[in-house]
Amino acid sequence: MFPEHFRRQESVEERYDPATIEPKWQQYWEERNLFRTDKDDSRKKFFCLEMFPYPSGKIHMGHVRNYAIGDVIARYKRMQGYNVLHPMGWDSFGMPAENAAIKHNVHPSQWTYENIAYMKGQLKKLGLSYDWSREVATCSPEYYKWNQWFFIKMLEKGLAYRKSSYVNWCHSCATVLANEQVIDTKCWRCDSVVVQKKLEQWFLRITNYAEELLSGCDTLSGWPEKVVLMQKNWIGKSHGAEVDFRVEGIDQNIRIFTTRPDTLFGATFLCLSPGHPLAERLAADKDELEKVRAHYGKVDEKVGLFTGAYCINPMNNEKIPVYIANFVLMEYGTGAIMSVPAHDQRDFEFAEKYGLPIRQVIVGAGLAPAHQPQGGQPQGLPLQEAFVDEGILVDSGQFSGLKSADAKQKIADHLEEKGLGKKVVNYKLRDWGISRQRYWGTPIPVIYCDNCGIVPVSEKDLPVILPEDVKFTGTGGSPLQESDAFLHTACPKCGGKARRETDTMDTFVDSSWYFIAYCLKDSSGLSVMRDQFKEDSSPITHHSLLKYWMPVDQYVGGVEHAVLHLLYSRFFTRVIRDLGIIKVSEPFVNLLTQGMVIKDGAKMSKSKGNVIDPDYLINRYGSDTSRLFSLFAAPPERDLDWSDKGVDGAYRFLNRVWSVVQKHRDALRKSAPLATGTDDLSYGARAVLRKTHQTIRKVTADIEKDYHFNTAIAAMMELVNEMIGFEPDNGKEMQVVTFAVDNLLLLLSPFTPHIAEELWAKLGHKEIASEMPWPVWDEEIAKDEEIELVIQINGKLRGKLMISAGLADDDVKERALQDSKVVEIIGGQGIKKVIVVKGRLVNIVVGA
RNA sequence: GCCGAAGUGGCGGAAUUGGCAGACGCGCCAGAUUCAGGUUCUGGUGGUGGAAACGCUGUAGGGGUUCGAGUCCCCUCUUCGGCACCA
Repeated sequence: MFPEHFRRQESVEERYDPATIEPKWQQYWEERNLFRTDKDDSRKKFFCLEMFPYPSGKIHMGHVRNYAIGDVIARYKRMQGYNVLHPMGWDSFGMPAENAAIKHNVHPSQWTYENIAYMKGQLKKLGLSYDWSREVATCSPEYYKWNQWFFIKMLEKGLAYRKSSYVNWCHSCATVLANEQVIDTKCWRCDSVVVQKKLEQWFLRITNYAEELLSGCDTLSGWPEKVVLMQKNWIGKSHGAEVDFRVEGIDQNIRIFTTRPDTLFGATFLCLSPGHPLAERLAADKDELEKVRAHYGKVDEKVGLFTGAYCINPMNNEKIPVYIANFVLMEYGTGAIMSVPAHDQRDFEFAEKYGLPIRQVIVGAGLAPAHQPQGGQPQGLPLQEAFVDEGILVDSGQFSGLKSADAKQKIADHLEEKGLGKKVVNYKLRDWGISRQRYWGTPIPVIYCDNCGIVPVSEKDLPVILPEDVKFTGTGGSPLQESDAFLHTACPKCGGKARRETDTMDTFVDSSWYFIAYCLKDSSGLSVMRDQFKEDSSPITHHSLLKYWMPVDQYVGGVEHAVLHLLYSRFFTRVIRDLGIIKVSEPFVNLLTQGMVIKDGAKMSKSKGNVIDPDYLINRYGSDTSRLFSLFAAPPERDLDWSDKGVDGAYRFLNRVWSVVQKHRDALRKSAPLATGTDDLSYGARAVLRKTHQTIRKVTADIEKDYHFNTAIAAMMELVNEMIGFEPDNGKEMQVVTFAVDNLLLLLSPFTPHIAEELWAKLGHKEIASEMPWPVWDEEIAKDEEIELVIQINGKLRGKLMISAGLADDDVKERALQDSKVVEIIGGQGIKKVIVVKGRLVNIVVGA
């Protein structure tokens, strides 16, 4: 029951005024805690999640679209009877807060929480059905404590480690970036060029899960294929062999990785990465080595240097030179390659530049053996480029004549037998570097002690809280280094003087498990976790909650996270599983990646000046219109072209809904429910009734099938058009209108909940539209009485005929052939064949 | 370069998956309401020929399969995404 004052003012001629009705219903839902959710084993759960925003200041249209999509799903599932978990929170650590601190001298915390307060207000104005009691902010100590806890657990399990290596450094952000955060040699955030810098850093061993993350891709049937493919490509599994080449003169092997052991006989030199441990030792000319290093990681010319050393090809005992080459990556494989210029384009270019021999050992499968090269020198014309395809081996000793695929196996077997190499699997995926030299992030909970080395902070001392006494100058170095109170501490082991780690964590750590935090969050915070992770905790706790809510049934967000966030979350979910906290391996069963919001052919951005401000839109049209247009203009996975006129159209539609209900309001309020039996209804009334059932069916199907809200809304528009054209003139026909209006409002309520709720209440319903069950249709009533039969002659449209829907095929054929126009066109031509497509068309094939 | 997706009216987009191409909306045109503009309402609206009935043509381009193709197959072109010296 809603209070009486909600349906006063009825006497005045009422216009659709979103500015009054929207806040009213938002307040009403909130007061009633309508969207609060608790675990309920008697009901089926549905976890509907949208990617949480970074609190940058205001929401943008991308958020409106993302959250409108998620809200329709959540409201629809709720009406279907699911126990829906629909939470929202804040990805609230990150650089913009720190930049604001430097620029405006406001503390990142203050800046962030002010933004959160404002943006939360904006989201509430959109009428999104969130359970705000589960809200989390990743910058709160209660949240980031668990980042630290997970880190310590990973440290214990050897999944977190520290190493010195070349890392991606962004000057502008003054911090390190993970490989996933370097887009086209530039910083994902600020677009400045990333350079390589040698630093000690913390890494998470995501590569331990490489195989599982890859094989898990095959279970992601609810994800867009392209996203799964991007994940697979990023993990980048390849099969090959590692082979040891003995270096002459020193007691040391060089181990190389190749996916083409079938080309081993064509190796004419060997290349080391400039970062290879032996590079320094073997390089005769150190200045030259530096020059090669300067070209490392750049996709420009091939630059190399002969070390003076030679090594032995284990297959044919040939002595080949050892080079150092800029294009050989230290991070992939072993940091050393055998170079087969005849069959690898990069090696080919390098060989041409430095005058190294090119020896063909694979020929196309079409070539006859007689034409195959003999005696180590290719016959015929020299290669213009590398022959990179597989083929038949030549000049390869006992392996000549084999196909590449067979030779790969046999040569690898041979190497294993002789102890010269082994088959291996390699991944492009590298460990996740999480150290950031910034303030506004989770402090990495370790302590450096001169006696004890690296010591993790004890669990009881968590969280390690960010100090307040920090100055934001923006002049390099981690700001945490400047806080004496933070930096200096006692070693947890020996109690001696020690200092804290001053780097903070990559903010992608925060978002890698926030969906789990939502499941556990309650009015006392993340206390379920706190209790559980204490020693001798009670057995209730997180297990039952996580078992109930996880995994996420529907995840909605931008495709820009196809690799970054989604891969990290899949990794974290597995780590958390292996800690015994959850059972599932995949966090997100279904993923919907919505397209961007485009205006004038470009993504909305301040620099392009094509931004639409959601505040303006809500003030002018209301949130129902804003939501409706976002959902109507394009299917969710596609880019949405913004159109001011299109918004007018959405607003107009809601006004038409409003006026058609107003027009019949008094009669509707008095009308009895629709009695069964429709035989005595007029043609027009039957049409409205049928259209209503068809619309319920269509809207339901479009939501179920890929969430195609645009066509669902189009169907509701059709229904409204039909209703506007119908004038009931007796009580029974009024019942039909009542039925149509009631169902229309229920169908609308996930999309435009405020107007649906308001009109629903105006019609005198005692319940809340948002809590009503989703409408059902009657397949019998939804059936067309008659259909327009299309008559084709030789596949061309030649006429149309209204026939009753149940007509048998033979009768349909008869009717078509009797049609006067058809008779005329056919004339004297013989009928070869007649095809009848049930309920659709007749195609008469004629001709000589 | 490699991998992937997509090309449909003036525009955003539909098309039960091989069966009327253009639903729905925007825009535009005409009419009604209005002092007028806006709003609202009614009708029309792919191109082309025709006064009209109606005809021809049309889903990036070319070929093919089929009674029938926007949809399936082959080739070409264009656009957009992802990866990019991954050995």
